[in-house]
Amino acid sequence: MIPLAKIALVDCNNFFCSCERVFNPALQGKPIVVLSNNDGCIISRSEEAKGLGIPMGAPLHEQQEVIRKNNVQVFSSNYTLYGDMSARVMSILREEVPAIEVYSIDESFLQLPHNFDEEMARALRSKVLQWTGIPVCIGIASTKLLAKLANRHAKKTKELTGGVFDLTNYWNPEAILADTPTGGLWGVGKNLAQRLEGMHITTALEFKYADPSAIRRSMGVVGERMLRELNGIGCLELEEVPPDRKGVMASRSFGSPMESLEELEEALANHVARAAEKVRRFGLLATGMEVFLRTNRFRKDQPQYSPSIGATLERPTHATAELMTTARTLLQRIYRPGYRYKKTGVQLTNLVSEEEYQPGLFDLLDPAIPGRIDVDKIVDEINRRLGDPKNPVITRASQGTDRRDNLGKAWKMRAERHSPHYTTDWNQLPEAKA
DNA sequence: TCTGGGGTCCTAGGACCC
DNA sequence: TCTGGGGTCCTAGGACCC
Repeated sequence: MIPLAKIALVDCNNFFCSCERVFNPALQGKPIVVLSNNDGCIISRSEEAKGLGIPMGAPLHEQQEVIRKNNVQVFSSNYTLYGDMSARVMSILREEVPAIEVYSIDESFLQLPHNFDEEMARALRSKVLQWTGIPVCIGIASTKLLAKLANRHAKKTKELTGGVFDLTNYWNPEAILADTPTGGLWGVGKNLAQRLEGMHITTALEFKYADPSAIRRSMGVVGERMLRELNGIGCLELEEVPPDRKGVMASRSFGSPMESLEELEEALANHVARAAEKVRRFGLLATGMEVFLRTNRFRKDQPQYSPSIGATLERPTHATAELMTTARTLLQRIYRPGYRYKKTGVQLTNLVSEEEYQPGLFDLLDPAIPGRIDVDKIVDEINRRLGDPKNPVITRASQGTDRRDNLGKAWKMRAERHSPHYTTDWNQLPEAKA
């Protein structure tokens, strides 16, 4: 029998709190918490803080009493520090295994050699702790979903297992599944847990033996994939190279709500600048943009309005001023007076690489007429250059859409099908025959 | 009164094409 | 002129993750 692939999930314990402790060892054994960006929520808790009943994600103001009474140390988050610590941990892991996927700032999946056992995992754990000061837990299984589950068990039974648990080597793995509520599975949130409960599925074990077609009907492909992963059939690959970024977002909540368009514009300008800078840093160009507004969702007594709107940009860009023009237009379209806005943000979407971007159809757009593309003109021009009226490259442009990328796709498809002259570079299209 | 930010993937439904 | 099946592509919004 071919042994199943072994996958480990390494997860740093209370990562942000652990980082703070590395730089201030006096905090060992004391209750501490780390706050979100605006110091609004508690996003990391030490074991001692968890013991005090402080929940994950709790608003700080709700916990002030407990914090004061128990002398809990409170930290604003310091992402530079955490990023740096994360890199150190990951580089140690990378040296020990054939392949690694860094899944988040404090977690990574490892591809393990077949002979990798719990002893080796413990040694790895010690090494990370000794070299970086960060304690981790390691779960081992045959699929990513099960590795997550094994890690959860390792964490829960840290005292007993030493923070390492190998599901593939456990005498009764189904007992662990039976002990895991569906909500504890990776990918099952509140909503899906409820839906599963409606099907009388409350544990990972019940999920494992559920009817696949029923799962498919009620949870779609996501559910079916989880079902397979639970049965040891790997559906989720190890992604060593992170896929290209799809979008970049910048948003913030306001300390106090804003009502006027001018205030919102100012806030948005900030976000556009930050997002554009990030895009430049990645060496990318944005071809689309989304802008959104949110009222305070916690104020049920106030009217709610959370619009969002998207647009395709005139041309791919990462220039702040250019982006701001579009952002302002979009904001004006969704802005309604009379609401108390609590948050706004911008997302730059459909990013393309600066290097790979070849100006093509975009050059045919008339910048004097924002948002307008003369489809017929482009079609005629392409056909004219190819010079065969009986067999035009494009017989009809896709109607009812002004999406440039769509047009580009239509062009490409047809060109491939019909033309020996196919090229993605507009400038290389042959001139029309005399 | 105070309650984060930045992501990904999937689906439903509309518009359009052949 | 009417009708249907089989597609693609897009947007908005839901759900989830860390």
